Amino acid sequence: MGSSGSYVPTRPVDWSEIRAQLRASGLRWTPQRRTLIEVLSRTDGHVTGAELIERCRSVDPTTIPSTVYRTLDVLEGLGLVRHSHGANGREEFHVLPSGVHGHLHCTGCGSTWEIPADEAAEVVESLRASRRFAVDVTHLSISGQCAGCSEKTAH
Amino acid sequence: MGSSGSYVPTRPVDWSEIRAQLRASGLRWTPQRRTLIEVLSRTDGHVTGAELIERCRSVDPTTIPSTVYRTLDVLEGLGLVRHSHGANGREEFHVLPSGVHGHLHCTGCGSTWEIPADEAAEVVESLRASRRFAVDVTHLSISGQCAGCSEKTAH
DNA sequence: GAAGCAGATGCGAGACGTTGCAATATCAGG
DNA sequence: CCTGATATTGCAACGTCTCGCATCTGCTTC
Ligand SMILES: [Mn+2]
Ligand SMILES: [Mn+2]
Ligand SMILES: [Zn+2]
Ligand SMILES: [Zn+2]
Repeated sequence: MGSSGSYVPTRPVDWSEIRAQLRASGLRWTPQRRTLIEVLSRTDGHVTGAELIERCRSVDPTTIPSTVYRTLDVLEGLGLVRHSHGANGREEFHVLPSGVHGHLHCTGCGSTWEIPADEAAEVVESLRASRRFAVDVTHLSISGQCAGCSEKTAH
Repeated sequence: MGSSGSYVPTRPVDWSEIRAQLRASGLRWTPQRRTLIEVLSRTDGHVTGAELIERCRSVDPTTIPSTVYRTLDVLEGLGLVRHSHGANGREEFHVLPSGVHGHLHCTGCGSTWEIPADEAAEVVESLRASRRFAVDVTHLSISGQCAGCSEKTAH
């Protein structure tokens, strides 16, 4: 337990192209990046940075936190990973191919739900119309009370 | 500079009632709390925890961070203060009487805007209808690109 | 105004990230 | 394969919070 991310045997994503993507941007292919990418390729759902570091360490015990965070930045720049924040502000990373989505966090029970892009469209459109503001749905994280928890709260 | 919070001479809020509010909940009136409340009473807009600690220190140099954060929790429980998170996940506090509102953060230029409750209503209603989820508007923080920045991005 | 019961504080440690810098390692070229 | 340019890494220090725990203190009672 801990995070909703989990290990899966394989993944349909073509992580092997990543090296080429890096090179195309003048970036380098290093053992540390290979390690994180391998870990990500086996990860499904959302994971915290700490969890990724732990998993990288199980592949390479010499893994350094700052290198992992920096690599996550690079991969996010390439569009391969995204992050949002939990209700406590901590980062949560997710692999993109699962589809663009936002997040809903219940402060009552701690549950999390994904808001698919089409469902978030209303929010996006609302702010685009009223303020010409382009919402970053992948970073969107809304907290409040889920149906079950708000019932309890209201007596 | 640093945060959008600023000092103002006085404030219309009735902070003097706070002691009574604390007592009503079995909580205590302490010098440390008095210090923070004094600082908050002079604060307008949004402030980070670090900024509040700094301001408390200028009133009482012996101020301890953990005490400030714990007091902020207490005051938030009383509904006197709220917090949301910036795009980086760091906390931003604001004094309530300025009205319930959410926040908009432009990742391009770093600007911040408040989303008044009525404007956020559309978002709230959307999630209430589709998921019976009660959005906490005061904790709402949406990031993306403002009008000016998205123009630049789109060539 | 002394005693006692919580509630608070101070402190130290720790989790999560970020940053600056010097030392390394990747990769293109010759 | 050696070389140089520069992207990355490792490391250490720091910033923002959070927690546990022993000590202390506000507040009620008598
Ligand atoms: Mn929060
Ligand atoms: Mn972020
Ligand atoms: Zn819930
Ligand atoms: Zn902007």
